Order: sequence, then C-alpha cells, then structure tokens
Amino acid sequence: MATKKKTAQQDDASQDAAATGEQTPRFVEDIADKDDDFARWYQDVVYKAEMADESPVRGCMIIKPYGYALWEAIQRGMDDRIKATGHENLYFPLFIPMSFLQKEAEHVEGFAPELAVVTIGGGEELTEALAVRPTSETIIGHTYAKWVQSYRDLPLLYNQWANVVRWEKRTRPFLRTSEFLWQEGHTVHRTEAEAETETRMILSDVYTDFVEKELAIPVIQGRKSPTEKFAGALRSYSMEAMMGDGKALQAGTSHNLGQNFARAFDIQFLDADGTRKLAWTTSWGTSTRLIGAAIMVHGDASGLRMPPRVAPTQVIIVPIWRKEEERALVADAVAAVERDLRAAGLRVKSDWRDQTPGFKFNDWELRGVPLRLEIGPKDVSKDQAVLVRRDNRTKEFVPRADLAARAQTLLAEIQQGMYDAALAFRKARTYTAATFDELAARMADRP
RNA sequence: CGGGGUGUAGCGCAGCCUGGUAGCGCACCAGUAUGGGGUACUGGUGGUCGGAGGUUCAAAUCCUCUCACCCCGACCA
Repeated sequence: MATKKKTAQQDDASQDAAATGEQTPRFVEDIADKDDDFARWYQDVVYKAEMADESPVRGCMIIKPYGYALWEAIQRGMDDRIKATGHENLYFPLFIPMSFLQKEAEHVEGFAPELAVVTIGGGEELTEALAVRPTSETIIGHTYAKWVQSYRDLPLLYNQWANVVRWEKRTRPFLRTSEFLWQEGHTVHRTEAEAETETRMILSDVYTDFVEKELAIPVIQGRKSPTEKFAGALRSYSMEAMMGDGKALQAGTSHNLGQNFARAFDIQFLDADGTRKLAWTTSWGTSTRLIGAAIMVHGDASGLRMPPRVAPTQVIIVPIWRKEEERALVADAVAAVERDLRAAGLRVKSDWRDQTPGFKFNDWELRGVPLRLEIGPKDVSKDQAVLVRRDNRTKEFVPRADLAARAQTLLAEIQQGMYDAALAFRKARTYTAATFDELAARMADRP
C-alpha cells in the first residue's frame, strides 16, 4: 500500500518536474507538509533526523547524538561569550529544600504548580521535602547571602550549566519538556544601575549575539509585560524569534530581580559608606529550546537545515563506486580529501554505508548538513569532486586542491543566506507580528 | 477537571460489526543483481492483540471493570 502511494507520488513529482523543468523529484512522504501541518512537520523532522527519541517518562525526551552534538555547539558558543563577559561557571545541587522556594512569595506562586518533589530518600520519609530544581534562584540566593559580606565581594558573576524540571502539562520535544538542559546565570551587584546594565548586556552581547551570529536566527529584544515576567523579577527582558509558521518563540530571557531575592534570602553587604545595604541580583537563561528554534526557523520540506557555524557535520562526503577496484580507488581519494578539509578546520564525515547514493543524499539533506561532496571514479580520474549545497542544490565541480577553500566560502555564504532568509521571512509576515511591534515599542528604553 | 478518540511486531495500520487460534506496508536479517537523486526481486526474523475478570467448545473480536496515551477545551511557562 505504502509502496503504491510512493510510486504514485513519484510519478506525480516526475511529471511536475518534467513540466516545470525542475530537477529530480524528491520523496518527502515521510515528513508532514510544513505549510499544511507545521506541528507534525516539526515532530517528524525531530525524530526522523534523529535529533531526539521519545522517552518512557511522559514529557521528557532522549537527546540523541546528532541533537546533542548541536547542543554542544550551542554550549560552546554561549559559554565562550559568558566567559568573555567576565563570568565563571560553578554548580549547585539538583535538590532544593521546599522552604527555600517559599521564601519569595511571587516566585513560589509561579513555580509551585509545576514542581517535582522528592519526599522519600533511602526508603525513609524525609523530614523536609526536596524540590527538584525548576530554576535555582532560591538555593543560589541562600548561598550568595553567605558569600557576600562587603561591597568588595561584588559583583558575583556566575553561571551554571544544568538540567531543570518543570512539570509541564503539554510538551513538545526541545520546545517544552518536563526536564530540559540550560544555562542559568546568577549575578549580584552593588547598585540597581549595575544590575540593570548586566541584565541588558547579557541579552544583547551574549544571547542575541550568539543566536544571530551562530544560529543565524534574527531576534527582537524587548521587555516582557508584567504578566509575562519571571516570577519574582523586577523586570524581565527577552529575545523573541519568528518561527517558520509565523509564530514568535521566546529564545532567551534575562531578568533584573531587583532586591526581591536579596530581601528573601538576606543578601546584604557593608558598603563603603559604612551602611548595610541589600544587594541587587540578576538571573538569565537559555535552554535546549534553542535547538527547537533552529529547527523551526531554518527547516524546509526536505527536513532540517543546520547553520554551518554550529552544524555537527558541515561537509558530508558520499563516495560512489560500482566494483571493488573502484571502491578502493575512491576510498583513497576520499581519505585524502577528508584530511585536507579537516586540516582546514572543517567538520567533515564520509558515509560508507551500503546504501545507494540517492538514499544518502536524501538522508543527509533530512539531517541538514549544509554541504555534500560526491566523489566517484570519474572525479578521481579528474582529481576533482562534486560539491553540492543543501539549500539550493547547486552543483559544481571543484578541483581537489581548491576544495577546502571553496567549502569555506560556501559555508560562510550559506550561514549569511540563512540569516537573511529568516529576516526576510519575518519582515514579510508583519501582519502576524503584533507581538513584535509591541516588543519593538518597548525597546525604546534599551540602553 | 470537562468533551472526544486510540491502544494489535520497532514505526504506521487492517482485522472487531457477523467469535474459529493474527495480517499488510515500512524497518530489520540473508542472497542475487544494482549503485552519479529514496534500487529491484526472492527468502526470512519478529506480536501471550494495553491489563484483569466474565460469557463460550473456542475471544484481538462479545460483556464488565481498569490502566495508559493522544486530540479539543480549561489552567500555566
């Protein structure tokens, strides 16, 4: 039945191709139509490209190697910027005493409904229940109170990479899961102005800079409305990006917590003028949701499209051969090319699976690898390779000696092209972007 | 929490109305030919039909209970 359907579709596609003079038809029946059912398209792509797998625990997900490799690239890019702006990494425990969460009224009200709570340890009822952290302001506030004594101790500029748990009612892989990975920065400052500067600096110099340059996602920075702000914050800022379905997604938040948590946890310091003062704190976070954002912004009918700068694999080499002698010949050429590209700093892989080339082409397009190199007997004899772009399928024959340089040029072009396309898409959709206009208006008070 | 729906092989499904001991596609394994855009043919592996109880000579199928998941709504990051 499915075979019939496949054949029928292929025939249709062939006719279309013949009629319009386009290139080869594609098989996309296993991915839902992006324009018709975006939510299903998203799920299909996530699972078929092996970014993630379903979890036996409701609302959670298993991040597969390909998805995790992207997360590692995000971590690297984000971590570099966090450190470049003067922060250090540390780590706080997963468990938080329930009483901590109750110390900040607005905070507990906001997070209580979605807490996972541990009441038994080692077979015995605990004297105090422990919350699995939904976010770490409270346990960190408690600790910072001990670390801060003098104005000379300030500022504290720390960040942690961790997992958090929020018992969400409706979940979607990467976008909203009961457990997710993130970084959360927590800083303490001497003055309100300094805390505000930090809050906004993180949003622009760390978050926006990374997401726009590395993930090729244009964002709009703005301030969250009072109802949308972080539970317990004075002011919350966020960067919002437009997804492929025309909807906005919060891609990162930065909160000026004012003195709310300092008050709740007694973070005080003796200032230069000899008086005790409450400190000013901030917190900010980005999560594995960024993976979902990248998928939704850049993906197309064929599947994922990885921004070259973070792509786990930037160039995939598909060897082509018929007979064993050819295979050996091609293998040598592939190994040599792989060496060249690696030496040039490119992330490259070759695919020697026993599948037809066509199968591999589609498979790697589904996974979104930006560049493909085809190397067959004909290429070996001419000391060249066929270089193909994932985005527009442009093919070119490139002499072996020029491959690395040409690939680098194309990757840069593709990266820029992805950003430009996403920006153009957003601008063309202003009619659905009331939220963006609102955000843009709020941007007036940006530094 | 209210309304609707679905549980049969790793995935997607048929079979149920009208009981007779489980089937199709994909995937997987083997072989042959193939290989520059999802390759074809042949053979094969794999399921106590969500769970419990009942009716019956006989239950995936009928009855009762139960569990889980999905969609819509409500609630909420």
